[in-house]
Amino acid sequence: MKRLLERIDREILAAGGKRSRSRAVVIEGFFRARDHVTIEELTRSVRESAPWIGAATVYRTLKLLERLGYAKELDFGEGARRYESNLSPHHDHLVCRQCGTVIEFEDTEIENLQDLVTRRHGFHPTAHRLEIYGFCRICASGESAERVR
Amino acid sequence: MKRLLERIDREILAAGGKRSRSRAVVIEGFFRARDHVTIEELTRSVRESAPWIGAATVYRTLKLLERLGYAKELDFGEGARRYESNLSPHHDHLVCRQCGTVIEFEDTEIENLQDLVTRRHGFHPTAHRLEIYGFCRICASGESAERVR
DNA sequence: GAATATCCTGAAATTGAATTTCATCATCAT
DNA sequence: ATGATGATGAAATTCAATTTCAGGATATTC
Ligand SMILES: [Mn+2]
Ligand SMILES: [Mn+2]
Ligand SMILES: [Zn+2]
Ligand SMILES: [Zn+2]
Repeated sequence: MKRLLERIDREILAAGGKRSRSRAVVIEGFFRARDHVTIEELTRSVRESAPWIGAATVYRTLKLLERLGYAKELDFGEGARRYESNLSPHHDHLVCRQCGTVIEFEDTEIENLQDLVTRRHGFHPTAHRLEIYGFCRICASGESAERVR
Repeated sequence: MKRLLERIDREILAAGGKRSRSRAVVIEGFFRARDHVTIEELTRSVRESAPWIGAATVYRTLKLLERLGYAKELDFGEGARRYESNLSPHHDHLVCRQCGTVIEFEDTEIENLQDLVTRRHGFHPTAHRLEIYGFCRICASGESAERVR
């Protein structure tokens, strides 16, 4: 973690940026936070220890992390984007519409078939998104499942 | 086409709605328009023959068509949603980031594998979205490809 | 350790798609 | 025709996201 933060710091400097306390707090907060956070959630969490931090800085910092390749922007169609760390390998998502739970999965067979499809159309893929929406095991069974979110 | 419009009309009536000139124009315009239109595009097109129609009506009508199962809302991450007719069978999309071209494809193998994944997690799927972003054949070959959009 | 150029900040203003409000009009059942 | 209610367009509102801006922080040069 320390290593990671130092590495990012160095990359920012190398790109002509400067260090800042607020940004450091946001970056560390992001990697400590649970995955698939919204800006609003992260801002709230980060403000517990650094109440002066403005939302604009959180927005800016996550865009920066995305540019550097450390974060990925997600959109589950909720009206607000989410972000996840880009350190773990590629995966796709199952999103529960009842409780908001997000299950990650990776399926190399699907990925291979996607490559076949793009090749068949002479298409050069740079990214893809596969999300499956529905109800998780818990929400699908019990009618009165807990509402986490 | 006439059949379709009459059927929709009947469903709206059955649901307690009323006929309206503006809505009829929007609905017909939607099915005549090219696929994957934005509200803005459809509004502009519809206003050529019915300049009094407000954007709110176009928004409302497409939400209605979606509720009735005749339209699907799409989001290619452009900032504005797109809509497509839901009459043709399910398919997914290749989206060119250069020229905006959208290629449709269907791959039953991928769909089957998706079912396997959800089953493996006890997840009950209700919908999914698979989009592959990149460059279409034309944009990938020529540097100076035409910018359609 | 100044001096200075440049970056970064938080607050507030702005943007822009989407939705809602509201007074008026249109449609339907009687 | 009458009355009830749905639908409309314009304008207002919402809300996430971005931009603006003046002040503050940081790196670099001497
Ligand atoms: Mn994830
Ligand atoms: Mn399509
Ligand atoms: Zn659930
Ligand atoms: Zn293209």
